[in-house]
Formats: sequence, C-alpha cells, structure tokens
Amino acid sequence: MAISEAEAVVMDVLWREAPRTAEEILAEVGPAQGWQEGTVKSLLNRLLKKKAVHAERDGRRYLYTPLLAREQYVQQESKGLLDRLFGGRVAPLVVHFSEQRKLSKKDIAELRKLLKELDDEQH
Amino acid sequence: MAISEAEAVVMDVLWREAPRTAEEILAEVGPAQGWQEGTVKSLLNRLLKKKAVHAERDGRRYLYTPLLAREQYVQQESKGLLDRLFGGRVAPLVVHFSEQRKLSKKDIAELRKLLKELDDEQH
DNA sequence: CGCAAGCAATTACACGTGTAAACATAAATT
DNA sequence: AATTTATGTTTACACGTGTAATTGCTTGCG
Repeated sequence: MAISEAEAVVMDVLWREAPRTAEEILAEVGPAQGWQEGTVKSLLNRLLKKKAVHAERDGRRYLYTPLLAREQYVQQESKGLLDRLFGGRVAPLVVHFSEQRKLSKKDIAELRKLLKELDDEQH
Repeated sequence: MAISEAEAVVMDVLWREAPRTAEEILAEVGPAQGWQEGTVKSLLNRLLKKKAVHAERDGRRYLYTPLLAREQYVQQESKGLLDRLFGGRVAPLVVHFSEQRKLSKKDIAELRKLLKELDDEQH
C-alpha cells in the first residue's frame, strides 16, 4: 500500500535524520503542520504496518528509522506522475514547465550543465 | 476539491474529444478500466459537483464537456509534485531522472532543442 | 393508456486518510 | 505502595474514493 501525504511528512523528518523518537518528530513537524501527539503516533503506526519504518525500543521509548529510502519514494511518485500525464517521458514535462514560464534562470543553467555532463561521459 | 485518479480517467476522455455522452465515455474507458455503467455515471456526477465538467441536455441524454482545462490540471499536479519532492524546481527533477537512467536519447535530444530555443528567443 | 427500455440520480459500502480521543502500561515521584 | 507522568496502542469518526446496486423519471411501443 502506498504512503499517504501526511505519512510522507513524517518520513521526511526521518529522511533528514534518523533514528528519532516520536517526540522529536512531533517537535519538528507538529507546529508547522498543526498536529498533536496522537496524530504523529498514528502516522508512525501506519508507517510501521506498511513496513516503511522500523522501530527499535530504547528504554521507555522507540527510535524510528526509515526502511523505505527517499530515493525509492521519489522514484515511485515521479514515475507515477510522468506516466499519467506525460506519456512516461521527461522532456514533455520540462517543455510543459517551460511553456508555463516556470523555468528559472537557475533551472536553465543547471539543465545546460547536466546536458553537458551527459555529453562528456558519452565517451 | 481535487480531482481523483478515477475521475481524471474520465476527464481524459473528454479532453481528447468533447462533448460526449456517458455511453460514449463508458465505451471508451469501460473495457480497459473494467468499469460498469454506474461507475462512469457516478464519476461524472462527482465531476459535475466539482464543476470540472458541464452537462447539457440533449434529448434524453446529456452531453458532457470539460470545464477544467487539461493544462490547468496538469499544472496543478506537476506543481504539487515538484513542490513536495524537489523544492519546487524543475532541474532537480530532471537530475533525478538522469541519475536513475530514465532519460532516453529522445528526451536528451528534446531537452537540447528546448534549451537552444530558449537561448534563441533570449534576444 | 400502461408498461418496458433507457438514462440519470440516489444510495450503498468497504477501504484509506486525516485527525485525534481514550485506553493501557510501565517508569518516576511522593 | 499509590499516584502521576511519559509513551505507545487501540478505537473513533468524518470525509473522499472506487465501485457499483437500486431507485426514479421519461418516453417510445404495444
């Protein structure tokens, strides 16, 4: 089963640094998200059930570690969108953003650099 | 309220060609999706409620037309993903796919072309 | 005119999600 | 030892979604 958006917020905390306690996660994410303790605990439990995190007892509390790698998650999500909306190809997506004027100077510079590198490693 | 994935499948039919009757939509999408009549009708009703389509009576049936433009939908979805996963920027997403070896020759060629065009229209 | 056929609208139902409140349990404090 | 405190676990509940079944309304047909 897929990871929901709220769950992904919790994963994000763990991806930045792990292991962490529920309390630490709440501290980092509660204020911005407007979540209470119970909410974070529930999300952690659902993530446990989905095998997306691992919990290791540490005295009276648990330390949570991600099992699902961020790369994996990003990959799934991005591929899903690409497949659904752009025929599974990257260029049309970039063209789309270009048409919407959503390419910054920085984006363009980085894309140039990337293409150059791909060119170089060609042989 | 956002459009769900099943609803988007119906929208896709209408984006390809509109207006259409529920029957036509079912014919186009039912087999592939494994949906019955009632399913398509329900989805259409939800889309009506969400003001994503318009229905115009035509004798005993309705003709459905999209109100939400595909561009708009694509924009929302893409921006959402970009914001959630790539800090709202396009280049990191492309880099991600590049690292996953998901850039085809064709993608690379098209990206080159796009950058060239952007360069040209610069002045 | 009464009924069948064709559509649409309403209702249904299980499951996931966001968001907790309530409950359980074990450790710390009085 | 009894009570408070800190955590985690279970239960809850409303809402969206996927997927129809059921009901309702027209309208052509016998």
